[in-house]
Amino acid sequence: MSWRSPTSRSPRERIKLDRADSRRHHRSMLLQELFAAGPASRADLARSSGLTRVTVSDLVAELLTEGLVEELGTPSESRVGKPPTLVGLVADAKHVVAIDLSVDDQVAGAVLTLEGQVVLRDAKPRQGRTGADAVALVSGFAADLIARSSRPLLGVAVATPGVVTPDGVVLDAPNLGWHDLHLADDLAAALDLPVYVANDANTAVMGEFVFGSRGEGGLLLLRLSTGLGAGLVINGALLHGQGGAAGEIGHVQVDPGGPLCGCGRPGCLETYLAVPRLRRELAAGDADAVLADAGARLGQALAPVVATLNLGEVVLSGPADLVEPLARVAEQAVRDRVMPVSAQQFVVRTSSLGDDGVLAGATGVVLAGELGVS
Amino acid sequence: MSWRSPTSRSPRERIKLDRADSRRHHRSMLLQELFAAGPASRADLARSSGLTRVTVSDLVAELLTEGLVEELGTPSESRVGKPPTLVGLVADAKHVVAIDLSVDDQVAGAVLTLEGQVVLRDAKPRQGRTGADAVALVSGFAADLIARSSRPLLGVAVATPGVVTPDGVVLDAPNLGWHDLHLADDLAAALDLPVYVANDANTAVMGEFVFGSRGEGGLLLLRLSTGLGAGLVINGALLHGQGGAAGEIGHVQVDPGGPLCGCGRPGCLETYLAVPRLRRELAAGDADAVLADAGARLGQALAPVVATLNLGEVVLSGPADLVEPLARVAEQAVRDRVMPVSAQQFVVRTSSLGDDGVLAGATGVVLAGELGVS
DNA sequence: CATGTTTGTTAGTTCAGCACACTTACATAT
DNA sequence: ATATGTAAGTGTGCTGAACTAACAAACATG
Repeated sequence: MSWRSPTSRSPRERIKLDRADSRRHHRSMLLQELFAAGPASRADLARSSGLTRVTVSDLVAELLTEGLVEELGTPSESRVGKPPTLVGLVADAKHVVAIDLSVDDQVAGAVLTLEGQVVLRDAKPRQGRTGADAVALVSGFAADLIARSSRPLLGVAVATPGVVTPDGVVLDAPNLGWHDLHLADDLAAALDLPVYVANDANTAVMGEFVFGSRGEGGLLLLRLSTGLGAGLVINGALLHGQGGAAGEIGHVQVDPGGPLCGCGRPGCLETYLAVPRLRRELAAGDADAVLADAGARLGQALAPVVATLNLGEVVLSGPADLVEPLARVAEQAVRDRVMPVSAQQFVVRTSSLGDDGVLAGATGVVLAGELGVS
Repeated sequence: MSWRSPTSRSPRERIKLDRADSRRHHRSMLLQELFAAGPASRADLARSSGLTRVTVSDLVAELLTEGLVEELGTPSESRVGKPPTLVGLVADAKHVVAIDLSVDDQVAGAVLTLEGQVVLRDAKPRQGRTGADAVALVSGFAADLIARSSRPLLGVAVATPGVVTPDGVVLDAPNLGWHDLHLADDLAAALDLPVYVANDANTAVMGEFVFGSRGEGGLLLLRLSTGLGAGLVINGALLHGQGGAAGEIGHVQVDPGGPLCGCGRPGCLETYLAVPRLRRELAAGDADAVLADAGARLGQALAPVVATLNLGEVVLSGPADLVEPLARVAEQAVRDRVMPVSAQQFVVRTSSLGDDGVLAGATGVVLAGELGVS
């Protein structure tokens, strides 16, 4: 059973458009507008979308019967002509179940509204389970959350470490002992709901994009935890890359003479920025120097990416006491290493979503896939 | 007059679809199929596109009257059932005028077929002209090529150095004295044809993509000449970046202690890879060492990009005696600096289109914009 | 020769969105 | 108070693209 809806297809895939696609697309436009700009009248929607009022009315009627939007009465300010009726998204018309497998030996999850607010949260110890056992654990945990949700569900999203293809096949996730696992399909069959599976850094960047800054000029999110991973949104879409391994920036060599990394090669970026290591060094030595060095290494690795993509924004996600100074140092390091035209509008900042970034991002993935909202 | 046709819009722009868009899209699908896979019967096209035979027949009839495709009779091999009638693209049904401003103090141009074959070639000295004079020169040169073309024209494409926005505004091209110049619009008004303007590296990578390897996992083309520029195709679309400055990799610092660059900062990648400099060093010293050093620096700059994007292919374009050894060295340097999952299917190779890459690429830009073929 | 298969066409249907005309509901001018 | 203008939202019938159904043409095979 494939739950992948047409709106979630890769933008460049050449696929025929049937009549329904047109309607779905226009529906998405309206939802997107309401999502991004808040409540609006039908006439407003007609103006912003370019559709006629008739068509908008028709689509809004459809959304009303589904409960996705509601009428909010007329605005207080009074102008000439018939006063409009505002319609707005119903944030908890539907819920989303999001599961985060990026936390050590744990299955964390939550039920969230369409706006990414956590309604209900839970976690279970994984106790070292891997392979099929881990799948069963995740599946059971998801079923439990589904059962405890008070609203109809839009879908389920799983954020996992490792390399994941766009259609939810986990190619490789050593921690969980998963290889070539069709996790999205398997869970969809078990749960009878649309299921999306994506890399944890990818869901995090999706969260930042959907619920945070929108990053029109491209958005790269770096997750600092045990390891180092990145997610990338370009032109409003997640970048997956050749083999689904986009964002694997942790083991880029930034110093051939650097300390040996767990991967067997010396001087990986991760040896400078993994949280455990940073904590050790901070405890041992001069904090400013340690952070300056780590930030400089980060800038060194980011500079070619920023220049080549003319990237607008890098977001750091991780412990606040670390990422805040790192963001400042890294931004300067990048600026020093690229030409002004590349640096002009470039910023490095910390995540605006905090710890729930991954869960919110998973919600964003479902929203994008099911409603075309992003 | 805006000639920008809907098919050339940014993939993520939220725009209503009217009925005609659907038809244009399906038309593009058929053209794309014929372009990529060669002649086919209507029934074949129906199978590959998912459209019905009826719809395909209708679209093919339209393309036949426009002269874009022709019937090629029945194939010789004989199977059961009514023999099909093959239809194929007519490569010189229409011509494209392409102009290359990346050559020193010169305006080079050509008339090409839809398959990127040069029909007619010409060049004029620029004699230091800049600003409006240069625009007039380009416009006149284009008009001349248009007049000398023997077929109806699909459009005009201009490849220029500098920073260019997706809609053909030259933000900054110091060599030509252009700043915030609406070149595409101005030329379109003067020539009464669709006009596309893009950075020379961008057109080159488009050529490699359309007429070369397709680079499904992402394609980065590096042009080695006086300077160093790159163009990037991701998910089948040109990447423009935040401010249209994507690909500006030449002035990324790869060695803070390196030689001073013309841009004022030390150790830019360009100081190692600009052709004039390479030639000097090769004449002066040990050729192998010089190339090894340059290749290593290139690898150093590319590694973070390759890892972050999980890029599949880097193409080097420039003097064959330089880029061939450089490609080998750089590929190895990248492999040494990224983890296996990123390096697995990664290759660095030299351009398959040679000197006409920029012109062919310009043709590809017009094809993509006007016919949706790419 | 009869049969099955594949191609391409004709005829009629479906459906999304549109233009147009209309009603409703308000502000403002007389 | 009445008339006028303006904007919102809704029926009605039309258009155009793609669909289904049915069929004729042209071939291979038993």
